[in-house]
Amino acid sequence: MAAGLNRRFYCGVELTLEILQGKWKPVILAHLKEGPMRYGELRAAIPRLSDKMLSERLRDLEEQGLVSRFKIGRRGSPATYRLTRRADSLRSLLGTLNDWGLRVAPEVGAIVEYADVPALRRRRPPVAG
Amino acid sequence: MAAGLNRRFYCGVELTLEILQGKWKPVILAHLKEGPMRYGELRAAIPRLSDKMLSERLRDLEEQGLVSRFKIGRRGSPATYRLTRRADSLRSLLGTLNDWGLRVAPEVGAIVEYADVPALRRRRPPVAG
DNA sequence: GGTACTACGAACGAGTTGGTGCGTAGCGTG
DNA sequence: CACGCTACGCACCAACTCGTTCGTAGTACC
Repeated sequence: MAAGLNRRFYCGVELTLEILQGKWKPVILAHLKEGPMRYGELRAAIPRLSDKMLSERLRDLEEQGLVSRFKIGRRGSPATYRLTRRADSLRSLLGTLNDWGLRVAPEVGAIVEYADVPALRRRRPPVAG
Repeated sequence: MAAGLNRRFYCGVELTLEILQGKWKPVILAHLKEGPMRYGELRAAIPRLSDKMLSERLRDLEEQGLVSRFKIGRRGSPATYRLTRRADSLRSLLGTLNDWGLRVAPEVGAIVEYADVPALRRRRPPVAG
């Protein structure tokens, strides 16, 4: 997360915006705030986000140390993403961002409604489980 | 502020980000949160922000109903900007954005330091004042 | 009066995020 | 086994914010 930030900022908001830059990072983080998610779950939860943007932004967030990726197997097997400990400090902020959006939605005629996230395929549990 | 927002958003953060879109709007709002400011004061408080961007973003914010502009006289005379009543709901969010930035600054080697804002020229007070 | 300041606006280009379309190696399940 | 799914990546383009440069009508102050 430290890359290229060692300069002067004239208020805290400038720094925050630079770290959380872009359309999708805060949205991804906000969803992960609720718990670890599969790539496909994130995809379903954020319908307007393309595969390309999702994978790129996830990689950015990983490099920034805000998201960790857990994967069993190689290509084709699911990856799980979760907020890092480092990102814990963001939880309150993400909540506030969400709350404000929910609050102004009626004023601006917007509809905020979570997408259905289908239960994804899971590795068959052990028989003795 | 209602322009083009009457569609579905999949979480509150998406809506918030769309309203506060861009590099400079939240920064401008954060400064105005502390009290009304002259154009020139804003300019001095946010050194990396160019005239062009400042005037454009202020106009956007005005159109969105988040900032009001007060001006005596025409070109050349100072304009004062302040948050609207409508923007009051943003105060908490702006504070949180600032607080988080201040909090992570040491971790990322960033320096957050407010710019000096010089006392601007004021209309000479009435002699009897 | 003269000059620096004030608050913009026009014209143009840069840069980065975001979007579209397509493809792939491997997995997981019926 | 076959096929749909998974999680990406490549190539290319779009779009919009942002940045640079220059200029202006009028103000404010010395």
